[in-house]
Amino acid sequence: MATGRTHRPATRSRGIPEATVARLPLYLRALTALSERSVPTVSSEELAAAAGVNSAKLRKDFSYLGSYGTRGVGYDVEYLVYQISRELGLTQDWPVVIVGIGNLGAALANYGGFASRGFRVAALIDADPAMAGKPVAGIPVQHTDDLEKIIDDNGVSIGVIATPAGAAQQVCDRLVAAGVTSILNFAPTVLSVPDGVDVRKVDLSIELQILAFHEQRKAGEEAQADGAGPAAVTREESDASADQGPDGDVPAVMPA
Amino acid sequence: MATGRTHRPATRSRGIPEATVARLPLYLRALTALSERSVPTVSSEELAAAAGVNSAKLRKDFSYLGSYGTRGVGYDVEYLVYQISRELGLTQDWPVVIVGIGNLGAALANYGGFASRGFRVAALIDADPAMAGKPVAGIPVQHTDDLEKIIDDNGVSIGVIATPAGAAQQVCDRLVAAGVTSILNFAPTVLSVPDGVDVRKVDLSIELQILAFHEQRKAGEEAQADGAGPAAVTREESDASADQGPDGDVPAVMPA
DNA sequence: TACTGTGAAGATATTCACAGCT
DNA sequence: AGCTGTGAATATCTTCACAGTA
Repeated sequence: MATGRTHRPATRSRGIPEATVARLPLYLRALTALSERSVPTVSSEELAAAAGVNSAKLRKDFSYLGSYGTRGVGYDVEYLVYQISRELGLTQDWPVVIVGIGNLGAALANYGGFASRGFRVAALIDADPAMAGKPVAGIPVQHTDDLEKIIDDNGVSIGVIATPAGAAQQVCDRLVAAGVTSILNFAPTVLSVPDGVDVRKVDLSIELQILAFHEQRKAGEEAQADGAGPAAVTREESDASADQGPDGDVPAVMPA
Repeated sequence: MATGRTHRPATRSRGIPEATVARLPLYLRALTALSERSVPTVSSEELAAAAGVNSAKLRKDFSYLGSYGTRGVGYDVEYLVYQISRELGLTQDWPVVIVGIGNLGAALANYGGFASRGFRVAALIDADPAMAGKPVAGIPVQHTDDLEKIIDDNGVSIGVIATPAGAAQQVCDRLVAAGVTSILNFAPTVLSVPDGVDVRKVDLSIELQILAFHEQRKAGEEAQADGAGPAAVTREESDASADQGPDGDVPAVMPA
């Protein structure tokens, strides 16, 4: 086969486990906050708490990147920020296009967390001719007809799909044909892509359903009600908070 | 940690593995689509393709729920829809509040995927007095001051946080104190909650960073360029598409 | 015959616990 | 003394492959 290796199990890339990659952005966020407060070093314990994971996991994760810490001391914040950024590929510029400028697309366009990392909204695309030219977040919306040209002119390799479900696959096909190789999908559909193209999905409805599952469980658990009422109890677990997303899959939103 | 008990490893609840729970909504979505097309039965192979997983995984997942299929035939669509819905707790009504009605909050309020499942947007809450009373998605926005009363009056146990990062923890604390036990967090912060409260997070920036990591990898892989160019090739992997979200963690968005 | 349900194998991920630096 | 880095032990998840059954 062409692009990616041959039959990859969809996991691990080079030496870094997928689960670790998924946590690097979390560490990076925590480190950035420390950096802004001019904190020079952190211990695995402190950083883990700030990122919401446990320290053994964090140290193991960092061990895949190399030995960036100092025994007896901790990690140099600035240095780690740089190393993780580089590992994630954030030291380069990533032009991104957002397709589907409904409520959600507009929210994404306005999202401030882009520029701070290496991302740049290169263009907004929508199928509604009435939207063409109208600025959203200071960027004029362009029509779907020009999708291929926009991708090409801007050297875009990452696309965000925020269209209704019905349009998603078609948009996806065009993005891929135009050269996009990574897609973040907010439409509640399974996208079919050729080998070598990465898709990640975000689905609000799915997340809520997972919460409902656990919520239901809790309700049925009012048997040995030894402790206090439903609210109350402020015991923290080991490190940070409760289970901040027990892994699992991701979910998706959709505009109007 | 997760639900209640004392020291659980943040995984599995009762007999159903967390990874399976996270996929049930996917199956449900695919089944609902089949149901709308009046398809009476599906094989694990077909349903798996529609949900974007492989059939062995799907069968294993279903085996945790019970033996709902018929050998030699497949699964009864309607029956499965019901069983999964029940398992996820979607046969009951879940009133939800959304706090933070910026771009994203509004997008969520307008999201149609709610009612179709058991969710109902009971109230929209924002800290901006200027927004109070203004209808978004047909629901009048209420002020944060009344948060506790709103939670209480509506019997809300699931809250969605779509505020800026700085306000998230405070909102979270109030939601929890008012009785909310499940939170979907779109703010890019780690929330600290007492034991017994579930938090799931959705962070756009994190998803993009994970894509960037893989994208960078691909770029550095143009060594043994034996096949065709970057685009092209339409070979599907085993079942559905390529790696549709290699699990990992979740990420978060933020309004303006 | 065709397809489910599942034990067993294999792959990943998490956690423990301690050796090894500074 | 304090904290990192990591082998080894566990726990979890995925995949295989086939017995069982309608």
